[in-house]
Amino acid sequence: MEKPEEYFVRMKKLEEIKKNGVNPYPYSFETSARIESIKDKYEDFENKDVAVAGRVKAVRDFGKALFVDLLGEKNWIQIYIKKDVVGEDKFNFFKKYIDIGDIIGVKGKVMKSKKGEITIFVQEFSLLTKSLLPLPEKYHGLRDKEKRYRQRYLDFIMNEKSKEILIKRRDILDAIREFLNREGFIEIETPVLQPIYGGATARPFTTYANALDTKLFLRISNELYLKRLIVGGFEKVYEFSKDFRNEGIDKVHYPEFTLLEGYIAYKDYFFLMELMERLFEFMLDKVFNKKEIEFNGKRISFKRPYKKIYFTDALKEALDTRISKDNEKEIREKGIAKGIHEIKDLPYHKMIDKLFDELIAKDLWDPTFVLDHPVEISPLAKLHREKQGLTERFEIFIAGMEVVNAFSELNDPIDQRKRFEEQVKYKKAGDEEAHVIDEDFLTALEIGMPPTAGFGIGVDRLCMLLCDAENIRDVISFPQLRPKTE
RNA sequence: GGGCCGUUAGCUCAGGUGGCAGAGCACCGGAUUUUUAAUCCGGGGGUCGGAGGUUCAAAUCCUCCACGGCCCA
Repeated sequence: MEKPEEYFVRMKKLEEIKKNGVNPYPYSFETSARIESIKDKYEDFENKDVAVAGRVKAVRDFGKALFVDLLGEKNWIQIYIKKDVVGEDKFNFFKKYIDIGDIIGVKGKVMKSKKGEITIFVQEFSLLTKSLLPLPEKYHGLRDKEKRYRQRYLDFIMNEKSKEILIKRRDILDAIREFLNREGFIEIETPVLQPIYGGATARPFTTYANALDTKLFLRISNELYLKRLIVGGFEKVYEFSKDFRNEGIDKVHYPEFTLLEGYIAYKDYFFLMELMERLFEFMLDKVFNKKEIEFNGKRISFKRPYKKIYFTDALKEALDTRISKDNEKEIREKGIAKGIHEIKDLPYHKMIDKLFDELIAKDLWDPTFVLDHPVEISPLAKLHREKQGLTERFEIFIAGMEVVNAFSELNDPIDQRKRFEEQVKYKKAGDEEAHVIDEDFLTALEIGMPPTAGFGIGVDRLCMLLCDAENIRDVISFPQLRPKTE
């Protein structure tokens, strides 16, 4: 990229700073307080000397005095530099060489200005890092979405909310960990690179391991590994799994995302429904101290118990026809009549999934359990103990987004093999997302997996909801965009 | 994949029907010792996303391409 005019102005300043014997990139600076603490607890700091560091955000020049806004991690503070306090040489150095964007350290007394602004009255300051490029404009900031994602560091400097979201994401993850750890779960990391991908329906990314001379896949899910842990005798395990699915990007999909999965031996999906409600309650209380949040200008209530609806019943009602594979033709006709044209060429299992999404899931706002999905779309879930053709599975939808997917885990190795074989048929029929057979996983089930309940939580989507972020990229630190050729 | 919209100074944006490329902030020079989008005076800064076409003349009209946004499938 071509350098702006200001870059050369600042380069010249940099040379002169060095000539003056000042290192524009020193090694450290001893701070005694954080900018946000001084702002939050002014009483504790009033009239006390502090040393703080931060980035120069704005300068108001009064000739023999300067007001400077200094940006810390979560907040900024005003500093006041007077010529007769810091001395003529230092004062002139600041005026001549310090630019907006530079990082400086200051020492001085915390007071309030005449206008009541919390201010550090500077005794001395030093340059900590010279910035060579201009920052975006102070009032409007950086608005261009493309630029915000391409140069996320600028976004973080200019837009407080962008930084806040990542901090909140940490808080959310911390709360979830605390809850699960208290419940007796063990966090275990499983392979990201897998010889056979599985545990979800998706197209994988592929790579190659030179040392093993083997083609490997980036995981689309960690499910089958966590279940191997249960086979191995662990009773409560979870993992925050970075999963990779080679598919499209939109507001709620991103190819690299985080799914929390957890498995509990000797439990079924009834236990999980209650666990999920308790988990959300704990997290909301811990992070926000409330039971409701605002998303997209509308309230979401997490009041327990959540509403329950049944997958096939809801779909049957919406389409006014029986939901069963032998009624495929009529389902398709009624779906198309409802305006869902894209199901025209979809196989049965994809069709009912799509129909449910479009006709029902879209409008689920407050957390809602969707229960007992057809076996065709649930290849890893245990058959329902009472309802034929269905599984013991639930999803939780919030604000139209699927946030949780959970089930009583299929542990019958013979049934599991049958389900895999069905998937292979889908694959042969052209479904690139269908499962492949994982023989080692089947062997594990043959050794024996206890009755187990398992859940997955879409962490990115959860963060979107709780941070009121409208695009999944806002909860990801460095989202990819297509490379730009210049 | 389809439709619509956008891309102009470092940033945020103006530039009806084609006729010398603009503003605010930022930057440079000057004034200013309690301002907070500080203020006042003066100045520099552009391959108008890229390529081609129409025209005496294109930021503006046409075609293609790139990147992005929104909606739909």
